[in-house]
Amino acid sequence: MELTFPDILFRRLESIANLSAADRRTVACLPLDVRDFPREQDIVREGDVPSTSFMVLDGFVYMYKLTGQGSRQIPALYIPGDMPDLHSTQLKVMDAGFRSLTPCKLGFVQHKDIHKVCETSYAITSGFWRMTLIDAAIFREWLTNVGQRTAYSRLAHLICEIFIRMRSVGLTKDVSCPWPFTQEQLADSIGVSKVHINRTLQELRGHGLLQLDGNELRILDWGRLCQEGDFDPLYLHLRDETIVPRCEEGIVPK
Amino acid sequence: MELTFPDILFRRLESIANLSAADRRTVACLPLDVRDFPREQDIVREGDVPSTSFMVLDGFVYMYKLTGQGSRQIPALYIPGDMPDLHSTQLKVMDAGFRSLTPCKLGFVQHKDIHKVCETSYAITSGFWRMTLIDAAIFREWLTNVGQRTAYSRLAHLICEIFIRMRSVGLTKDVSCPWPFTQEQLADSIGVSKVHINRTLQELRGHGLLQLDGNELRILDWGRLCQEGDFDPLYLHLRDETIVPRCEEGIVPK
DNA sequence: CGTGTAGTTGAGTATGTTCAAAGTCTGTGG
DNA sequence: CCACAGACTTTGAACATACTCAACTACACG
Repeated sequence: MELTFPDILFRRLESIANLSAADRRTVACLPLDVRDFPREQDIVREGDVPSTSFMVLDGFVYMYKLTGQGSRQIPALYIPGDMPDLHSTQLKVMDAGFRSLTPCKLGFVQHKDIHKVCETSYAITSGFWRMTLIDAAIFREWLTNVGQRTAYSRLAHLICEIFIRMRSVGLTKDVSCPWPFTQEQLADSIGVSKVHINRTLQELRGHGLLQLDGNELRILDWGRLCQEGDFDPLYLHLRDETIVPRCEEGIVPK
Repeated sequence: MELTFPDILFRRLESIANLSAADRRTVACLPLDVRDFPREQDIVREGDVPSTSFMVLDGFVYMYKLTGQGSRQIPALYIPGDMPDLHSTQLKVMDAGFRSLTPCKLGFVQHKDIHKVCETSYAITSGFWRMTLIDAAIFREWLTNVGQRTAYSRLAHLICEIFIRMRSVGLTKDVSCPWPFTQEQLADSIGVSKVHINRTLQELRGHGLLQLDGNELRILDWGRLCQEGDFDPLYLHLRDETIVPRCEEGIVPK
């Protein structure tokens, strides 16, 4: 939580691309407009044509899409270090909106500055491109999750992903991590009703796989959680092998 | 169906980016290895680390992901002009596989050639990047489709998307387009059983929305199909306004 | 004409939804 | 410090949507 710009962006870009010293200097000079948002506030709306993109410096953000029937899908959750709407540098009109999930600190960058930086270095472009492609890989996996697995398995899978991603940016302590999500947000993420999320979470707790104390998640049986969720972190494309705990039974992430 | 390289790629890139004459020349010089595939053959498998990407010159292709329980999700369908695994230029390990849906003709390009071209022109890079981002936008929409809509609505939505995309590359004739999909492939695309797809298709036909004669789809009521499918083509990010028929009741695409 | 693939049908069942109400927690103002 | 409001979570019961299994039909291809 202590990381600030530009280190948070370095860390992310370097986990997926090789930057030269000059590239690092270029990125560090990106003009950043830092703003605080309260909980549950719109950052960008569907239909907007933004001229900036933002990175999450602190707190959590989610993407959402509304259907004509008034229901809501959350296709992605974002944690510090992520750039949720980086794709808007290339696609003009937003086909989804973004909201703050918790109070959060966001760093806004002008699209024109991003384009300028990208024109100077293909390595940097590559890094940004990859960030958007990892997002796409997560969409694919979520689609598979929602399309093919039971609610119980889906939820286990989501929890595994969140834990691993939190871990990759240093937000976990031992087998615990922040858990800022309401049951309704989880429901909209995996496409079930909030009543059913409640019962499914009770099952996971009842089976001794995890514990939820207020705003903290505690993993009690990582092996079985991965197994129940059919979770394989390949799709997250994390470069550093040490960042990914193996999912065999009994191996607790450290 | 008559388009060949490099025109098919020009048409696609120029529908999403502005290329200079020099850029066009650069793209036209990309060395292409054209190969024919029979129906239902693996092109790239999950876990592979390919050194090429391919574009669809003729025929249809699908992406698939298998779960540990043996079920299959199809997260994307590809038509001529698409570059299904373009993202593999940036992400090394495949987290999904690709198969030919029909007999098809594919053009393979070396990753190193793509990188070389991208290093010379940010406009070209932009075009490729956008292609992958439109794929990502479609994943988001499919996720919303599977997560939030009924089987009936989902299927209507999928049919609308396929028709519009076919139309954008000139594969439609009046209100008809090719329909090479088996019911099982459709089932795996929208996350329902093949038995249920069968019944849902019967409903759509019974309500007079469409007709399926062998390998051809015929739209009978575009307005209601869009309405039932809650379909808005915004997420396809088609640049040319004329390419998108409006979805108001009664307006038949031409 | 036989074989295999894809599409169709029926019946019983499971998973997850909806609706309504009660319980819990937290922050705020008196 | 207590009372209250609002958001979130939990519970029960009836219901709906979609699944599974198994058999049967239609069609294309050799």
